[in-house]
Amino acid sequence: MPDKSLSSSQRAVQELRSRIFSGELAAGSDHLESELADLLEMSRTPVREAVLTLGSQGLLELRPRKGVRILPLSPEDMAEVYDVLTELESHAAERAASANYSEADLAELAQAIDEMDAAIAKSDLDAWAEADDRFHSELVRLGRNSRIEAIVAMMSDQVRRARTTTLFMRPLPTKSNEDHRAVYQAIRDGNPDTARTIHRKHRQHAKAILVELLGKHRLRYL
Amino acid sequence: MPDKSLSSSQRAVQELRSRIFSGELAAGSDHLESELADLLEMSRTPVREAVLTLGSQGLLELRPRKGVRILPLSPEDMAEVYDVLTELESHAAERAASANYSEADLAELAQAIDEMDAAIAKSDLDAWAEADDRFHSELVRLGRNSRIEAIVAMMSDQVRRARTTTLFMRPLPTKSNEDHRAVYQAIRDGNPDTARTIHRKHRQHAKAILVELLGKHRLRYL
DNA sequence: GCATTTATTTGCGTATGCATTAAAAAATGC
DNA sequence: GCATTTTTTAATGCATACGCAAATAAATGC
Repeated sequence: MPDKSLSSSQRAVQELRSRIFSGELAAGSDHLESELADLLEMSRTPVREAVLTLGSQGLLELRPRKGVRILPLSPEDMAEVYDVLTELESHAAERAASANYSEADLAELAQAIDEMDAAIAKSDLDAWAEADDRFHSELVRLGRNSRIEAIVAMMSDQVRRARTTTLFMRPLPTKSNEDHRAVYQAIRDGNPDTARTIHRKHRQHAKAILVELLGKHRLRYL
Repeated sequence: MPDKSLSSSQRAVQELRSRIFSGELAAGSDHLESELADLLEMSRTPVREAVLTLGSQGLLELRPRKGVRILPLSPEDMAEVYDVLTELESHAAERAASANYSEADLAELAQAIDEMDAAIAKSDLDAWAEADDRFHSELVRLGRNSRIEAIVAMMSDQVRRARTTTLFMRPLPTKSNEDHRAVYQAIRDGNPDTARTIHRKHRQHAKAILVELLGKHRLRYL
């Protein structure tokens, strides 16, 4: 049941986002404003605002007279997004390591790592993905740069749809957590350069894996 | 004379942007939607869309019932923006240096550098700033990552207003162009690590200068 | 006088209608 | 038949109207 306390245009943003992620609004599909308005049972005005917002976040594109297109992601797009994430998250890791956080401050980060271990032990990929998301967003939060937080959230959204597809195509990310622990330790021990370098390599590696996977499976768009 | 071929909401974005940069809409000031609609001689609808767009780009904030606030930038904000620029531009420099560009491809970059030299010789700060902008945006373009281009453009907008203020408070950036030339050469010679490292230091230095300047002059908001 | 309630104003969020104009369909010429 | 023009359709961009709720002012009680 939709929260009545939200404005229609806020609800429209939420609803459209989740329908994009679920695939109900498929990548590459076109939709008229009036069609979306009917779908969400509201007038065109709030959907139009929502569509502008989601457009500015790169999830869709407005093509006058042709409807809004849910943007598909090509392997090149994925590479772009991963590069942005790599640079900004590495910066966050570096900053986090300079911030003299206590272990209590880093509890959330540590917990996410433990949950990834647990998820891997149970071969629960969804749980792993969820914990991995939490690790990365917590890392960015600790970097204390609101603009980086916003950008990373935006880019993470863009890859989210793709990851649900690719996640099940690759081997269990067992080694991945070693990196996470190393980053955690570097932050805890106050080694900015180490935190930065390791996280950067971690992300670059993830990008390489993904790009290779997309190539091998001939996935042109997601 | 406003271009009649643009839609009203596009014109609204342009007009509001330029009035924000010119200071006509001052940082920290509040404006009702209807006030802006009157100012731009159009209805609230396109103004509202423009305001949503500019809001998502961080130039202003929507505060229901209080009007849209033109966002002031604190020294902390400046630091955030510079950190984003540092990371993403450095990445662009690295990528540009990996791309095997010919000298012809780099002509625009070289020209911007020469113009900065010329501007410094004439002590023409405005011309210098314009050429500096061109250098940085061309560098990013050569990095071939559309998302980075968009983000950098957005962040550059945010500091633009501040720079017009601070530009005249500091000594002529004579040494700055040495870095630019070094980055240029690293790109031309295909040395990604060098291009990245130098540009990174260059930006970090610029940030340090600016932050110090803001502190010295007790500028809390711009 | 001060606090609390009530009345009034007013800015925003949303719905709706309409003119514009791009795209699709139909009609015409060759 | 095919190309070109004309007609029709319909999606958008914008203006306008209106109800709601927040902010402010006024009124009431103490």
